[in-house]
Amino acid sequence: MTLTDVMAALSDPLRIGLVRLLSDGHERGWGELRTPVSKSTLSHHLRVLRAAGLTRTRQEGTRCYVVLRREDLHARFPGLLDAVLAAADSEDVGSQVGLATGRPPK
Amino acid sequence: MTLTDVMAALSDPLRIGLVRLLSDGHERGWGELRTPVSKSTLSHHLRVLRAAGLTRTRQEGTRCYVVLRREDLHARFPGLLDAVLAAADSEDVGSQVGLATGRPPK
DNA sequence: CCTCTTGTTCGATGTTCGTAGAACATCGAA
DNA sequence: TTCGATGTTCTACGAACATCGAACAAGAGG
Repeated sequence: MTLTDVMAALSDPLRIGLVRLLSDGHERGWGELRTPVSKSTLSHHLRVLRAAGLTRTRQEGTRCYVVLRREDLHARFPGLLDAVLAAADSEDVGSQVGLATGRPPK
Repeated sequence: MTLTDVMAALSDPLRIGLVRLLSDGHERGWGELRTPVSKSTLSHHLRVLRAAGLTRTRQEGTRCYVVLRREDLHARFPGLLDAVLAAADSEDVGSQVGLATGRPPK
């Protein structure tokens, strides 16, 4: 978990959007994530976030759940995540990423 | 001056080293900068920093001087630069970049 | 068993990045 | 004017990245 890896992981709008979505600390299933990219690309971006130490992924059966590592980040790089999130909010970076609305299909 | 550009500019150890060097607010001549890369590569990195809005470059005769835009950055992305600098200090990122020691040759 | 869902992995492709060398422009000094 | 120092720009190349589709693996539910 190095600074340059974290900065590189946060230099992509889609990944910033994912982090913004997870910034409330809730664990999210991958099926809830609505992005304009294919599932293989989404898998890649989530791998980058995990490799950089920004998220933790838990597998349950065939489903995967992801959560932001807020505490670990704050301990390692105090204030960094908050500053990035505030900046991302003011610029509305990553708004292309959304949550599934309503109940899951079926 | 967008967030993703700033983050991308700060995802390279050498550029972080340059920013750390300039973090005292002093204006530096390019000749003072000691890096392990060729001058064309250094010119490229300084161009990236300038394009991202992190620095301002002033030309005087054949010499160029560069300065960090602390105030502008703080106004646009409050706390971001300080958090990155603190993290870079704790990890000693970009220590390969230094200042010319002693008097200029001749 | 078969099928559907969910992710991962594997090419393949086009783009961007980091790097260096060579050529060029500009200025100051001899 | 000639030389040297200083940057910029052009070109090139390998590495890394973002993207997709296809193939694959593992459970869940018939």
